[in-house]
Amino acid sequence: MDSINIKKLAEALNFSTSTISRAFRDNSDISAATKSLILEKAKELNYQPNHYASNLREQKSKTIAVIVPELANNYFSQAIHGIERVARENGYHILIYVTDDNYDKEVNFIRHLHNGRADGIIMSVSGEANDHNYLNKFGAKRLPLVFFDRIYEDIKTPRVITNDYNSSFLATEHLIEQGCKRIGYLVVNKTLSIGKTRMQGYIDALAKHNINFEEQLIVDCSNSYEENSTIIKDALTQLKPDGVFTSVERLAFATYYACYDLHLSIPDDLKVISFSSLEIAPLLNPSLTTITQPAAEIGEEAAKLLFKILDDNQDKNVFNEVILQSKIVVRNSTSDSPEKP
Amino acid sequence: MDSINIKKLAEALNFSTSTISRAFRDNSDISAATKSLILEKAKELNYQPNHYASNLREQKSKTIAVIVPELANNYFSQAIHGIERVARENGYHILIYVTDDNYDKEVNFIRHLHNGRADGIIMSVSGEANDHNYLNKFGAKRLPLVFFDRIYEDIKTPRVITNDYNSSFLATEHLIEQGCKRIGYLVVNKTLSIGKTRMQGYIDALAKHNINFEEQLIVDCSNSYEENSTIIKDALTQLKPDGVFTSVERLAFATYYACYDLHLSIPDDLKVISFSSLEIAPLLNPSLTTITQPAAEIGEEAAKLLFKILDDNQDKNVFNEVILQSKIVVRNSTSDSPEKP
DNA sequence: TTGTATGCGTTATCAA
DNA sequence: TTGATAACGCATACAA
Repeated sequence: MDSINIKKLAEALNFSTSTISRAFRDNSDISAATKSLILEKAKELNYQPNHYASNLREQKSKTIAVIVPELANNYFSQAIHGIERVARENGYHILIYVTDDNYDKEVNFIRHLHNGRADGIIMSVSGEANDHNYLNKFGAKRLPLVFFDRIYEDIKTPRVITNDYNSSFLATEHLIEQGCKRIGYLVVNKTLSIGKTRMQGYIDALAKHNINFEEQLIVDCSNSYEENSTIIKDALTQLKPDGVFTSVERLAFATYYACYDLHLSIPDDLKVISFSSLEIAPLLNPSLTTITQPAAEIGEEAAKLLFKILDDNQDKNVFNEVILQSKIVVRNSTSDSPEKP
Repeated sequence: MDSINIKKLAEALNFSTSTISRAFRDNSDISAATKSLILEKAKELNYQPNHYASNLREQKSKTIAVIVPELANNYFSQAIHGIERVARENGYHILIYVTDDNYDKEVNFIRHLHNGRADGIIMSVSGEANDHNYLNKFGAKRLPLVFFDRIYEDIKTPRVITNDYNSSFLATEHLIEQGCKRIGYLVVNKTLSIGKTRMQGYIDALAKHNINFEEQLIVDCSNSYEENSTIIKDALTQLKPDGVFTSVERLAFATYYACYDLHLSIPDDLKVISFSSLEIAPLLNPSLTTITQPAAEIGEEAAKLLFKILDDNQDKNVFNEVILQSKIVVRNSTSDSPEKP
């Protein structure tokens, strides 16, 4: 090993390793002169305190793990960006894990992370979860955990969510106001937190406007592109809705493709509104009416929440819930008189 | 600390710590009986070998760092996904760093990573880079590094790229075949690897077809949305091109917005082709003709390349270049008779 | 097959 | 202000 370490740097400067170490931490007493001397030499030799040794010694990693269901989704990449920004400001690094909506992977990631690799976890849960009690099994030893967006309601841990119920209610109402009578709700897992909450908003909005709720208009989709294509085309053909409200971005895209195939016109034959953080929603054909979540901000808030726990150990069990507001942006996919862009 | 460690597990089972350690490593001799006994108890007590202690001891981190210019870009999120997949298969974790196209951040990240935190780096470089000789300063101690897509040509390290020159040539030729006479090239940094290579393809295609090359039709854009909006609108108004070839996805979107504002019709007034990994390019208005890079595959190849270096230390200095093929997908933004979707 | 002892690179405690 | 030393949790060489 020709690599540099604290001992070699100490020898090179005729100091003890403790003095070197002190030069790198802000609190310890050290004369300004020796400190700058050491830092200079360190830069010259490209020395940096070994991260693993420091962490072993200090029992923390300055690293947070981020677990998301998918990456090819504007919402999550924006959220991660927000997390990354706050983490970096706090001198933390982020590890990324993608579950592909696979429950087993999620469990494995979490279990694995309990080896000291990360000081805390920020997670949006996978859509497959049935038994997520595994999180409780860690007991007092569980790593600080913050949920965002897709949460397990029964796990008591800080979370950042948006006003999903309300947004869904308004989204459904918007379709009704645009004249829709048969509104479909497209969802990936209607038992999962967001799928469920959003469905309730949909149901209640129908009720308020005296529209009969038909169970079959709740269309349960999958995570497979091909399956969804079939499911949605069947639904459109057989149920003949005049509007759909999709709980995730991907299903709106699938609906667009289905309409192209079936030669249905959006918005004339079918109006579409969707949760989506797509920045180019205005460029779609037709431009997509969205419920836009403040994704980057959600990430930032989640990170801040985690750092709050990490900072003051005492209120480790404080239950915090941050609710941010989404906003509905009406565009041509729900508007009868589309101003041609 | 009530947390579990190897010693406590050893005591609980009346074994020595070395025996425990052996149970977790595949090579060492240990009887099957004790091994399963230990693993069982470990699971019960939720014990996992401390990552930092192991890594300090073994002098490696089983972690690779991924540095990208941006995250809100389909290309990079797909590439990261590819990297993550290969990394996970190899038992590695990935750290994500976003430079926001800021050169200083890039340098800091790289420097910082030389503290043992990662075993290797996969990077797509920032667009601002002028002096990137800093990478050579690390000398023999430099971490294994693999470039993908946006590279520094003078840094001799393995890289995964696509046939950018050829694709650009064909893209330009495609516009010419569609009848374009004045073709603009929109680029963020024409001196950077990809911006430069892609420009050359453009220039040579013009030459082949005896079209005069006008310097002013090379439009240098920025990373700011607002600035680009102005730049592009000015270019369209003053230069009156009938086709544009954009070197990155973002500039195609900006062009769409500009055309909407200026009431220019794509493709009638202006044809647009762009490098893009956008999966919903068919849904745009009009659907966007793209040069699509195999982003996920690029990520996978980059990771494989890195693992090849990591595995056999001997040929650390092998220079590997993997070239993957992009493909041009013609859609309505360059096609005169758009079949209405 | 299992146990003992040592060191990985760092930092905190204590003494000088 | 600086130096000597022990300890963080684990993995290996060596001994048994």
